[in-house]
Amino acid sequence: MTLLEAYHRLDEAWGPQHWWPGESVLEIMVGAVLTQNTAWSNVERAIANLKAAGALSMQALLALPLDELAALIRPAGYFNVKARRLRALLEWVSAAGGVEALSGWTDEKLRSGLLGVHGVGPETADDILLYAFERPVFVIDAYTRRILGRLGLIDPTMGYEHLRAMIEAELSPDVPLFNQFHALLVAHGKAICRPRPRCTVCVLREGCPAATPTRLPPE
DNA sequence: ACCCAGGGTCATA
DNA sequence: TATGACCATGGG
Repeated sequence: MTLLEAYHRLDEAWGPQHWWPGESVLEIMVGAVLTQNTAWSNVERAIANLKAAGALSMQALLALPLDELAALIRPAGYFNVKARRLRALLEWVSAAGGVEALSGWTDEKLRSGLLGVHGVGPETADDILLYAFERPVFVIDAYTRRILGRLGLIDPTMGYEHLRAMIEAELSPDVPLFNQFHALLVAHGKAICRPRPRCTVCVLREGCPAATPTRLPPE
């Protein structure tokens, strides 16, 4: 099976996913930070708190004291860390001239700029690039590694950039496709057995790839 | 009473 | 460069 065949099967099975869950560029960026190593259901509560407090805007978020911001995003976990990361991200956006200005940046400049922000790593940057700014980058997350790795389509131990380059080279740079593919992998990613212990079928079936490491190897 | 989730940073060796 | 500790809540 090729990557493209895998995509079409998932697409036919589950149809359009309408990702990212979030209405504005700002909300997508906030969600990308809040969902770091965190279940989305917890992120939803945090975002609901921000909305209820009228804090989901550039100005409000930047004006909010760090401890108050942390209190609002508390359900998302790591709230002290994430409050600082959100602050750093919004200050960077603001210094760059806002979302409007960033929209005019090249893919490369935008990506390296995001990666320079404290608390924004490759996956968070690519979430923002693909879903907020509609740039053709393929997001590599735990689900992508686990599922495509078990299919034998990729080597899940490869570093982030190398893996992304391989997948992007195999697929055409197609924003709607990258969007829908990653959405399908994540939205239905829990519907497979866990890496450890492996499910009964994996144990019985010869050729079922061994457990996929949850922890990513460095570049 | 565990295990895990749509990561990233920092300190060690 | 490669591991490990740490961050923290909520659901299964």
